[in-house]
Amino acid sequence: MSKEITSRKEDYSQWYNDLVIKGGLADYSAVRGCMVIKPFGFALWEKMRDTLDQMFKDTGHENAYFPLFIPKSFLSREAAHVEGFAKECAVVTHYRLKNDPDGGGIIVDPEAKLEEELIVRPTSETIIWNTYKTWIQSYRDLPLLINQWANVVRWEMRTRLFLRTTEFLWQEGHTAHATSDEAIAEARLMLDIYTDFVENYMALPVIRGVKTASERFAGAIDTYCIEALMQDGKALQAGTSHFLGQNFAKAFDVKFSDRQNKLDYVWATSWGVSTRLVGALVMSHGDDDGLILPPRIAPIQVVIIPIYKGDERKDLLDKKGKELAAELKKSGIRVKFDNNDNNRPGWKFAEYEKKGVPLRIALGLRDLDNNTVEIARRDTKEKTSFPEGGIVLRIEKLLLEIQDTMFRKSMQYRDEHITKADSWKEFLNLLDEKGGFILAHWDGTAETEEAIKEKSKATIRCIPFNNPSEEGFCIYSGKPSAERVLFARAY
RNA sequence: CGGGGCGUAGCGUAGCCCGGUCAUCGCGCCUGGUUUGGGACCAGGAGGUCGCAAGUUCGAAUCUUGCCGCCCCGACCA
Repeated sequence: MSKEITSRKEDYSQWYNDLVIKGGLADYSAVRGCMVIKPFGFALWEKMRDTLDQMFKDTGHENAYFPLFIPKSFLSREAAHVEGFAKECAVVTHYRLKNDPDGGGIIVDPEAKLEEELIVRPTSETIIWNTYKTWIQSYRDLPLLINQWANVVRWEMRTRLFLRTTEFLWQEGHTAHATSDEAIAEARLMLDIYTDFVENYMALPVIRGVKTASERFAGAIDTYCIEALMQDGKALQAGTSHFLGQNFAKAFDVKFSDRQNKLDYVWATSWGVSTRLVGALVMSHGDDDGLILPPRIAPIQVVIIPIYKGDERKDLLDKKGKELAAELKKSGIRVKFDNNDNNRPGWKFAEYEKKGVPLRIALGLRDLDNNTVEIARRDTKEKTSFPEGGIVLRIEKLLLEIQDTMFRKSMQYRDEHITKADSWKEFLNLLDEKGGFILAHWDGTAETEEAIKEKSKATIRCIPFNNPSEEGFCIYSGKPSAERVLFARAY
């Protein structure tokens, strides 16, 4: 059945690629490092986008759109920021092509060189703060709560479908506040929203915390994050939220008058999640037969497949199927009735399993006789026959149950893969043999963090919120430490 | 940019070592029919600059050189 999909055990990376490609989420494109998101994959992203968008709006944010291009000079206004992004920027230098006078097709017109080069945005802080300068004068203009849905480009050395592509889709929120506390509260609020979304919609438990200085966003005072665990024991950053202090306000001279008519720089946050979430979803829930999508964001929650013999009562089956689909749809369930005659039922079963559709209803002649339907769960592979009456309630209940089961399963896996390590040797053994998150003491220095990364490939994913104090000694340097931090090898 | 693998029909592949009816097979696709409770079967059919370019040769998918592209692992990163 899974003949097309490489098993996780055999080759985890290939398994991931197989799920993305063969599950119909995306394709490789003619452009290196860039992918085509196919309709099914985009439907999934749209589900995520629409859900998050509503959450942003419910907390007072508005959408806007800023330019794709950023004048080169803007990027260097904030020192840490340019330092962080300069290495991966695509640059527009010319604005015109012309026919090659030597007959070699079309060439860049050397006459059409831009006076100032434009950067294709790797993120939009600079262009946005340059704009905010003109939008903000008084405390009455604050807080300014803006989000944009956009594409960004980061020229990565090595790309992976959804997880890291040269161009990707995301949302970036950029807010301005009158006080530091308010900005921090905003950054924390957005992390709460991400947590809510990833855990309750994507069924993926996350660990929340703050990044160390070296893992911080370029230009931030603090970076908060949610970290998820994939099935191969590697961590994946699922979302980040930054408290930017007054760094960008100072760089772009954004001041406001407070109630006392005192002039001060505004306080900022930014926060984002990307199409990388699709990759997280694939990697954390999928199995060797394909994708497994959580009902709350599955583009198709229920597929109905008719099974007939010859033309016997085919019309009746068709009618029943359509009625059932309509009934489910009326209750807000995303349903597809697949009566396409080109493929046989067995083929469809396998196909929708590969695509991760949470529930499948098979409707055959036996069911017509008995007034039943057969329902199969994607997550547990259970097949059960149910009486036709009350089927909508049954489906609704099952969808909730699948959502819950998927979250619990991921949670259990995650919890089983948080391990304490008290020595360097133990730390390395755990990384190689078990994987997952490792809680260990660290002396708090960037040098040690770097050395650990160098020698073990593991990074500090975060210092978890509400982290218990615990006296101990750094697993690498042996120096005293007041708390454990969360390590993992990561995507 | 380093290490490994690989480019032959839409996809997956055989052939390459030892040049010469070798362009093979499966899936998919098209037509017709039989089928349909776990990836159906039969019959017929379409589809190829063998990644690109030079070179060696009477003759190159096959040998030589150069280039291009892709995948995996690593360095950079969400």
